[in-house]
Amino acid sequence: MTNSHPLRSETTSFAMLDPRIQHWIWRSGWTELRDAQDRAIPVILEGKSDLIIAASTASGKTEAAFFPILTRLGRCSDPPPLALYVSPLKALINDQWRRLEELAEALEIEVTPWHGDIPYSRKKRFLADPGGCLLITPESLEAMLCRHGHALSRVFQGLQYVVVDELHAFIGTERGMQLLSLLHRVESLIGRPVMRIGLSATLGDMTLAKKVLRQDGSRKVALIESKSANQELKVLVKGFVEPAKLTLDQSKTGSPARAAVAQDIFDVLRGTNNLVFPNSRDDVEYYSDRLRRMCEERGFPNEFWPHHGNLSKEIREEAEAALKQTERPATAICTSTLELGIDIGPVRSVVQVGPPPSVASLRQRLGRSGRRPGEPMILRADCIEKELGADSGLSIMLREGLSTTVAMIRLLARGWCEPVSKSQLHASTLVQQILSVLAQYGGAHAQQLWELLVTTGPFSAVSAPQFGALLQKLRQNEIIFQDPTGLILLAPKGEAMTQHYSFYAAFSTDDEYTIVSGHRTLGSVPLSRPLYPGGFLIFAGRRWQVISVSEEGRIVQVNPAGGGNLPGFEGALGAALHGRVREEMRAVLRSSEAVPFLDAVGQRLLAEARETYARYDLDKNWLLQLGSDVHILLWTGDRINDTLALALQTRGLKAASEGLSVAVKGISADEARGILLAIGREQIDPIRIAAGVQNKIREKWDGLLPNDLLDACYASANIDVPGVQKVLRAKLNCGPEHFWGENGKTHPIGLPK
DNA sequence: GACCTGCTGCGGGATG
Repeated sequence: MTNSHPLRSETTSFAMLDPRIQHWIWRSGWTELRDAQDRAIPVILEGKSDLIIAASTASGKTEAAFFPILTRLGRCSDPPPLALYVSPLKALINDQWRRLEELAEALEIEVTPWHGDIPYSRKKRFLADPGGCLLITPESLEAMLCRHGHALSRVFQGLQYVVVDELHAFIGTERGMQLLSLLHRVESLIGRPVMRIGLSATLGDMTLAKKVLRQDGSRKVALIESKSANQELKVLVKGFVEPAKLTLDQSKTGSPARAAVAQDIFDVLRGTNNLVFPNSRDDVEYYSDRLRRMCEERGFPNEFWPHHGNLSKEIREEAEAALKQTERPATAICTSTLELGIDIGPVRSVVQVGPPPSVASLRQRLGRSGRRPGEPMILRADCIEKELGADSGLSIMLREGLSTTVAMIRLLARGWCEPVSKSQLHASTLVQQILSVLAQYGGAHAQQLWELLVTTGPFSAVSAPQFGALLQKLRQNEIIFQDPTGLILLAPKGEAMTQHYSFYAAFSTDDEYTIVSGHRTLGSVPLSRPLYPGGFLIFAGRRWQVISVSEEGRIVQVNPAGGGNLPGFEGALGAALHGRVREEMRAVLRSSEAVPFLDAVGQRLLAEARETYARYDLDKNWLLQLGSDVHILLWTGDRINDTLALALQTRGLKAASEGLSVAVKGISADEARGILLAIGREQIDPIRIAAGVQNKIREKWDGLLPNDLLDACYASANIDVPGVQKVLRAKLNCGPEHFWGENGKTHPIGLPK
């Protein structure tokens, strides 16, 4: 583009924008609108449908939404027009505020940030004189509805647009359900639907994704998916072998294989900017401490910075600043905190240590590298596998971690990722919404609650008897009561709940100790972690000695020291794996084709896994007798495996889902076959299976649910009886099995140097 | 089950 003709204004949507925005774009030196921006402008200006804009982080999605939104707001006057922008992160609101302010000012449109760190005076000003762009979190919107209910029909009167940023981060979660309910309640207040615009990372199946923006599907959803540039992908997977048995000291302070991974990271990444994703905060601490010491021992300035959710804002910002500055190379060792949209500047490569949690997450992580034109995306994956021994289990023999990693990379290269999961009851969040609506309106009839939240709202999976039982239970617990006219009101207990600030978040969090060194807050660790004066701790990538522990104030004072144990964040490894990934693992194992992106050790490990697969003839055998146990290999996802394990448990068997297989103790393969035949044929009630599960309380208000509803809720989220039966029937009745073919286009993968 | 995220309004004191 030349200066005399900076934009194809006659042929693009550019001409539809407010002249002041055109001027701003021109002054910013943009040579043309991006594809997604160009396509979004007419759809948003017309405003006839909802819209999802799917593209990778920082690809101009926000501008695609706000150029036309501000154009439209600039044209309206009475009532004062308003656009609502909802973000999952306060940090993103602050970013967007900075980016939007100058542009909005040119159009004399007010931009108001509203979250927990914004002073109340600013919020009061907005309530008195609403309009412009309101940037808010779901929690703050909840608080607004709860506390300013009487004023809100006036505040939202001029609402023209709702933008949901990072839509993918809300899907299938309590927060997502809460947000859908809040948006529905706002529309109900003003008595008309408002165009919703979702900004998202690319999602597996976009047709399913359309339902996540407005659950009842009452409006059309337009979809703008930015064409992924044919970018080169370079992949190298390395294998590392761990001795079969570790000494006590090694298992505490770091195994030889982990030390070798750290050495490899040091050798390969030093001198460039990168992101390293181990799968836990403990591993982040291990690697960042070790890598920083390696720098010190060699007399180099440190280039490795830890970043995870338990580190204080200050320490996280240090890591972000180190990545953004250009004087010195920096690598962050991080959890999914750096998967989100925080700006961290260009990154050369992404390192995955251990299998990724999902293909979707791997894609998000990888999208952080190769952002400069002409640069490839570079993925390195390090897999630690145990040396084979006489007592190695199936998972070790089939090299589960390595196979999962290879399978996920192959699916990623083919453009697949996990689809949106099926709808759940979300009864815990329904409790919150009932109480919040009562606070908002000062009371409501059961029928009104039912219509607002269930029949026209997002909780449509809840039945009338379930809803009635829930209201009864809340009444028994003296959270609500009914006056003689039938009006439901908040009882003092419910009043207190909704008045306290802790009510507004839909998700729950554990209590924690704050870790302080001098006057500096380093972060927090769970209360369950045993800490005592004199003990040692590795935290924020450094070593500390505990000076004092205040149980009451929940504060731990530490001083820098030489020793250190890992902080011990709780939790087992792994999220629910999708069935498609297991099918791909099987395809990798049954094939003899070389996997070009494996190093020599990785090749050897894969060869061992394939040898095991062939030796047990796993193409045909799916019931393996190993000692006195039977392993059931369905090559399905975790939901189906978990459901099968529970179904076996309800028959009094000792069964457990172990990832790859479902293990049943003290049984023969023939006996197992008979029982599985019965499970495949019989009528099985998922709620009865859920009733046998202990510790079902997971979400914030699960404790207030009637037992039946809690069971149904658990079943809706975790149990897939038809899935189990379909697989079992195929295994037991039919002949040859169906394997996934190598359909679809394979993205060519190169190797990094 | 990994990981992550969020939160009100008053009242007192200083300042213009």
